[in-house]
Amino acid sequence: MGLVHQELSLDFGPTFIPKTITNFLKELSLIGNVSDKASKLDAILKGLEDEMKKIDAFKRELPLCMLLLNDAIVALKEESTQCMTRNVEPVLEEFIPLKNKEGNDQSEEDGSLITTKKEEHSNNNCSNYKDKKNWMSSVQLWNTDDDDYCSTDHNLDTKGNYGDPCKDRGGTGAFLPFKANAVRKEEKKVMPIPGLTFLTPGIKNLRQESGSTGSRTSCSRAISCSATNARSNFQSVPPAVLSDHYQQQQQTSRKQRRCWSPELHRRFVDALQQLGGSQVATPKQIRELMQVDGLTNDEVKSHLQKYRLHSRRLPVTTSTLGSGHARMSEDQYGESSKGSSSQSGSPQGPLQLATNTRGDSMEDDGDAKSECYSGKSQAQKPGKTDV
DNA sequence: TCGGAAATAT
DNA sequence: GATATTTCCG
Repeated sequence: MGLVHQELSLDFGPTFIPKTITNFLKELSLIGNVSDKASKLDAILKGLEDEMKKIDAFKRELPLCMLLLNDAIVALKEESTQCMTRNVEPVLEEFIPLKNKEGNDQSEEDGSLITTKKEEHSNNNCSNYKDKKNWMSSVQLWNTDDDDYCSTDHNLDTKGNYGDPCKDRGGTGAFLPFKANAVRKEEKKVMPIPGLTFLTPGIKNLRQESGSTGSRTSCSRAISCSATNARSNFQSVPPAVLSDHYQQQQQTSRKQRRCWSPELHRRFVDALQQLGGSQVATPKQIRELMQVDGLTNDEVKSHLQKYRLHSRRLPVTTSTLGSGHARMSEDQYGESSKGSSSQSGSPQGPLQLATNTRGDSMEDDGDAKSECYSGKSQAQKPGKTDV
């Protein structure tokens, strides 16, 4: 009790070793005396409730903590109630045949009646313990790498190699691994909190999901769409929890940005050339030609879109734009001058590699604008056409 | 599946 | 604020 209490306290020292509720219940099941059991339960309950009060001030920051605590409290209360109930149960029940007595320590003590009751208790606790175990696993929002992770998110990519982009052809750095791959993996595992429906895709998204798209999956979709549809799907959730989870989802649901490294872009351009130019090539074709593991149609499409955009908005008139960098017609991006990607000028297309203009340290670019190439700082900044 | 555009992130 | 990337929409 005091033990548990202490463990649940935030003031634990470095030697603190967490005792799970599972363990607690296990221990509890070994206690024969009902009142002992009840008092222990009460103690831990009190501890949990105290804890709840403590983090109450942080409930916005620690929504999951609140939920976990709450769940624990509810479960223990339940246990407590059962305990009490059993305590006043009619003798009648004590004669119910017991099975699975293994592991019960009802040996000692006296009176047959008491013993029987104990047996039943132990047994009951055993199943309760099991239940609690299940409960514990159900509230465990992390771990177990191998289970529910949305494998489809990977499988539907070209080679299912999503998680390990570095495998890609000899580590040429075709593209940079997602910095937050692992994080994403975990993010996706965040289980829906009972009662929250934010994972339910909106109708629109369902429509899309029903399509045979290979780039995104229902899982990631469901989560990602949650960001945008969350507001409408949160109706039945208490505002506080809602906003917390909404924020959390928003933070974690978005797809990791694809980093178009120079090498990756080069492949893109190569593919483009093989396909006859950006205006005729389709994302799927490009992606297939690029043969980059983990690259999705959407990513290619997006890149292509940008590429086209730049090509388009960089008409020949650009001579007036000075600096001659990236302000050129598509031809000059090497697209029409196939295979000449090593041309003197701007071999990389509208989206010039920074290497052309600032050495070759574009990939580092950890900070700022995320893009791995583009050298946009020096290159053109064509006013947005419209959009 | 695609193109275009809005939304969002950097 | 500009640009890159993701997401949505038709």
